Amino acid sequence: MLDIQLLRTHLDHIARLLATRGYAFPMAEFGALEAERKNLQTYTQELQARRNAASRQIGNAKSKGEDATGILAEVANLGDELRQAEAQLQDTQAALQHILLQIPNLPHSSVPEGKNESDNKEVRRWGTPREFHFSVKDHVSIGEALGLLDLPTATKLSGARFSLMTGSLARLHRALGQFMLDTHTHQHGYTETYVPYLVNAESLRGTGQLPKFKDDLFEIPRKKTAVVETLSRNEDPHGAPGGPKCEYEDDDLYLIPTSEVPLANVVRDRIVALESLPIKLTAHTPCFRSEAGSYGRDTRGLIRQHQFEKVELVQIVHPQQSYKALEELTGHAETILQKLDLPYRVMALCTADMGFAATKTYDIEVWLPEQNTYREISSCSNCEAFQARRMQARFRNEKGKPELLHTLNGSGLAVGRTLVAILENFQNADGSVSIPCVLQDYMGGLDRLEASQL
RNA sequence: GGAGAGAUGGCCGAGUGGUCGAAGGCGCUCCCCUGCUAAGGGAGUAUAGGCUCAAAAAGCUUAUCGAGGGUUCGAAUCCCUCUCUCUCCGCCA
Repeated sequence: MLDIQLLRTHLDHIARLLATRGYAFPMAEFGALEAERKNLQTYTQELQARRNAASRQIGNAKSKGEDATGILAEVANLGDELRQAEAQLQDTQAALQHILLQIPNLPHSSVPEGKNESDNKEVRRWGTPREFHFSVKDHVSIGEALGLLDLPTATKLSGARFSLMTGSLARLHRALGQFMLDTHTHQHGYTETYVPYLVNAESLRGTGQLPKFKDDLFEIPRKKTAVVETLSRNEDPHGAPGGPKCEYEDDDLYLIPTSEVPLANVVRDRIVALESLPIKLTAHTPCFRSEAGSYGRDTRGLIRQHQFEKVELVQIVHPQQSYKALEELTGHAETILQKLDLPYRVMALCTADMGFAATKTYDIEVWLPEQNTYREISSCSNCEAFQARRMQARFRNEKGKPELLHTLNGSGLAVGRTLVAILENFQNADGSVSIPCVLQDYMGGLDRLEASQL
C-alpha cells in the first residue's frame, strides 16, 4: 500500500511512475472520493466535537445536581445527523481503502523502464553451460526413464500439475530442501522457522496477495461462516459504498502460495525494537498456487505445479538498509546455485515485469539445457514499506518514534525447479544423473541416480 | 465438541454509565541531589488520523481499553455477536 499522504501531495508524479508499470491510476475516481472524504470527515468530526462538549456539560451539571434538560434538548437532534455522517464517512473511506489496496508499489529509480519481460536487464552471469556430446533429455524423460518420476499417477490422485516422485529422486528432493535450509541458517544468519501452511485473509492482505490476487490462491471455506460469506459477497462484490465496512469478514483460511506470507506477517501489528533488526527468517514449506490463467504454459513436467516446495528468505530491516539487504539476499540465493554448480544469470526486472509489492526485483534464472535457455528459479524483491504499511509492521527508530519497516523476500530456492535443473544439467549419456558433491552427504553418500534405485 | 473464567498502555494492575487516553506501580528518558555505588526528589513517557499552515513548529480536533454491532445526550463500564487466552470434561497425532 502506498502512503496516502504521498498520493495527496504528489498525485501526478505517482501516476506517472505507476504508468511505467502498466498501471492506470484512477485519477478522477480518487480525486472525487478524496474530496468527499475531506468534507465528510471535517463535518463528522465537528458533530462529534459538539456532542462530546454537550455530554461533558451534562455530566458536569448532573454531578452538581443541576438541571440538564436545556442542554439535552440542544443535542436531541444531533444523534441521527451524526450517525448518518459517520456511516457516509465510513463508506467513503472504505472505497478509498479499496482503491489503495489495488495500487502496486512504486518502482525504485534504479529499475529499468520497460514494457514486458524482454526489457529485463541482465546484471551478471555465473558458470558456463556444459557441453553435451549426446542428445539431452528433459527432466520428465530422465525421471521417468529412471522409474523415479510418475506424473500420470499424480494426475490420477489429484489432477494435472501435481507430481509423484519415489526412491532416490524423492530423497534428492528432500536433500535439496535440507541443504538450502542448512546453508542459510549456518552461513547466512537466518533463523529457521516453522510456519502455518494455512493463513487467514488478514495475513494475505498484509503481504499483498489479497484482495487483488484471490484467484491465484487455494481457499479453504469454513462451514461455520459459509452463510455470512455468501451474504457479504452478494451485497458487496467490490467493497463499494453501501456494503459492509470490512472486505474480509470471512474467516476462511488459505493455503500459502509462498512462506513469504507467514514469515513477513510475523511482524504484523508489531513495533519491534531497533536492536532486533535486521530480522532474517527462513522456512522450508510447500507452496500452493491455483495457477489460474496459466493454462497451456509449462504443462509438461515440474516447472509449474499447484504444489511445490520452496526455501524462502525473508528480511525485515531498517529502511536505510533495505537496498543493501536486497543485494545480500540475492547473493544468498545465488550461493545455493554456486554450491550446486548450476549455471545461472541474474536479471533486474523492468518496471512492467515486477510483482505487485516490489520496488525492485532480481530474478535468478538457472540454465536448462533441454530448453536451451535460462529459467526463473528465484525472485528476490525489496518491498520497502509497501507490505509494512499494510501490516502495520514498525520499529522504534533512533528518535524513539514508531516507523514503518522495510521487508524483503526471495526464494532461496524453489526446490522443484532446482531438482529439474540438477536432472537436466547433471544427466549422463547412460541415463543416470550425477549428484552434486554438496548433496552427497544428504544422500547417504550416493553419487548418482540410477534406474530401479529404491 | 461441552462447561466455566478472562482480554485495559512497554509490563503489572485499578476502574461497573459522566470532564477517563484511562488511578497506582514497574520499566524507560531527562533533570536535581549525593565523593562512587545504593537510596532519594522532580518532570516526562501510547498510536493512528483530520483541519489550520508554503513547510516546520505549534494549535485545534477525532478515533482507539481484543474485534464488530447495539442501548444512551454520554460506554473501558450495560446488551448482542465473534475472535483469542486460561481451567475442567470429551476426542485426538
